[in-house]
Amino acid sequence: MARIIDVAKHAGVSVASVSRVLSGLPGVSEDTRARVQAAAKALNYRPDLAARRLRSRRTDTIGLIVSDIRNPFFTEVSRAVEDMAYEHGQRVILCNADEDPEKEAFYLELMHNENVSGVILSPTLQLLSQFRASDYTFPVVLVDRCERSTEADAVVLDNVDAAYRLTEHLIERGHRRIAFLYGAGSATGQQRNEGYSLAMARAGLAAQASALRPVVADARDAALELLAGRQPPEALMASNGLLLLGVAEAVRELGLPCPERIAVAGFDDLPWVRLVDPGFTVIAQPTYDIGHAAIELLLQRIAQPSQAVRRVVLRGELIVRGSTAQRVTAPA
Amino acid sequence: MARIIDVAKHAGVSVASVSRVLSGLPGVSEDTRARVQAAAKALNYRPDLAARRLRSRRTDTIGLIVSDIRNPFFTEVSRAVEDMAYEHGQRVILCNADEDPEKEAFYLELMHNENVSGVILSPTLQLLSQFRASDYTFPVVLVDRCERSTEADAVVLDNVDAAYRLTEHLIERGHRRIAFLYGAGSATGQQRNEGYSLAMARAGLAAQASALRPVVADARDAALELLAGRQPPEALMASNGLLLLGVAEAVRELGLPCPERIAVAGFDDLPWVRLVDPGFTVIAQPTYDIGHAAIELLLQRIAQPSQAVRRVVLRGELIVRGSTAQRVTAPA
DNA sequence: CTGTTAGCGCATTCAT
DNA sequence: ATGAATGCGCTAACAG
Repeated sequence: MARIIDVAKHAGVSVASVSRVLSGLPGVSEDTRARVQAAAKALNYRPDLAARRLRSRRTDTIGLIVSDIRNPFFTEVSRAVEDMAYEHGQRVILCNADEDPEKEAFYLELMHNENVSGVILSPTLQLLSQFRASDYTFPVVLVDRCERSTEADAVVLDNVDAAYRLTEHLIERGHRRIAFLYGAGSATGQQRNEGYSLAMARAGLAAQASALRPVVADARDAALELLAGRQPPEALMASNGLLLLGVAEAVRELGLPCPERIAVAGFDDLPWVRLVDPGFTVIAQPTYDIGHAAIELLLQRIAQPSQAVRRVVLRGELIVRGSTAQRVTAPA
Repeated sequence: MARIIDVAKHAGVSVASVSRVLSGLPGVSEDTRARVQAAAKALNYRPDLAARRLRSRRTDTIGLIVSDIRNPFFTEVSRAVEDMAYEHGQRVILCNADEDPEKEAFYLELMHNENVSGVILSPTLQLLSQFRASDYTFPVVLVDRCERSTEADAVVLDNVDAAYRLTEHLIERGHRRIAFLYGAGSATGQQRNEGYSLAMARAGLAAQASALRPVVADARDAALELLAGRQPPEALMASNGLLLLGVAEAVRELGLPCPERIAVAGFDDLPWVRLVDPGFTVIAQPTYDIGHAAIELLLQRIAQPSQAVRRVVLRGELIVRGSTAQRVTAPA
């Protein structure tokens, strides 16, 4: 393996000049630059990253800790982050905390040890409840999850608003007994519950919300139980794609016609939601924009560590499909 | 930040002893060991990874380059790899090549620069066609994609067999005109086409296979075209989850009753395939096992760089659902 | 504009 | 079992 000194000899210059050229620093003549590049190419030289990082005390690496990589939402976000990061000469370490605070702590520790330039994180509720960006040795930007009082840069959906609009849509379509199944494990779920409750209250309707683990099976069971009750809901609303999947399973199992007997709505415009029978009405999140905004925020924070905390709040898009058609009630 | 010399002073020993203790090397008295550990804890010492890597010439890092992170198959595989890797003291760099040979090359280059211990890779067809593990400076294990002659460790599904069994199942259920939509961009798709063709030939039926890009929209369009033909197929079979999604969209758009008018089958037991109306019959892949086997192979290869090339071939599981019910034909 | 040189923090000889 | 000393390959400070 060629080292920097070999390149220097080959080009007939000093190692300092080689370093300058390869780091794109100014203060090198065109001639030297060209010769160094030729020599580097001829020797197929690659700088040793470990040495460079040790010496420069920079890693040009950002960490991305998502809470569940199986969730297509995070998959999309991570694509945006990666794309942008590499464009800015940053590498990405992608980690999956799996909604597990222990794993999350492990990875944050790892980030510290790796001496990353910064981290983008979708925190568990436990972590978020006491989160302060200043507790970390590196800049942190939160995505998807953030409470109003959290002292950290963040990019989130306007969850309250989105859930409010979705609920409102169901109400407008004539549904009254609207049950909400939401993920209790995240700030996002709680905020969406707020929006739902608000809309129901404004309409003078009774809210019926179930806090669940963000697991398909739990949503399915909860939906089955609700639908088996004496006064089953006319509409089911889920706070994210996973729970929506569980709701869909339950409705299908019971063979209830949708939307005639049961309307369905949820979050996340996943590939399959327009596939199931009447097509599901959902709030679509601007996933790519979210990832984009997050890394933008992070890069700026890295450049300006002491700037004021900033928050980017994006709006969800209501996509209406057959599952929330106008309710037809027998005339009184 | 505490450095190794601080720990040494605090413990009243030399840096060499500290290094030995923290690397878990033998040749240290119990007493010293305890004092070093206490000192490290007291100072909240973390070894500088850049320095350690520079000096030791090891990174304890493995690279995982998947061809499409949005594909749930790879998401599952990556979970298995991560779990195992951390258990073995290896860190994982997860990269998404997006089925793009350029990105793939970029990441392989990155792996080289990062000096990883080894790489797990699902190669594009272009790369695979001329792939030799010996061309790389690090051990490589292929996952999901591999040709018979490829000189590299690999973990794959028995694609020919799986497709053969799936086709056979359709034939047994009375379907004759069975069209196959497969991803032309991967070895996997081609092998599944082999299995399909073989089964059709054995049954004396004419194969009708369409090579497609692994994109939902293309599968949808192809399926629409097939179904609009003068003699439309009685069954559609897709070579992976994405294409199956496209097929499902087409069938739904046309409002064709499934399985009466059109049977459907495919690969990958994704969450939604049992959700769509009659439930889709699929071949399920043992994704976690695949990831597990891959890293197992890699770790052994790292330990034994010159051992013979090995291949793990796993069997797919046929999961029968409503979409392939017995075909009812009018008596002749 | 260019070269010389001193470490970055650690693992690893080689003594003892 | 322990410590002193060396240098991994590079960047950055400084001198010229």
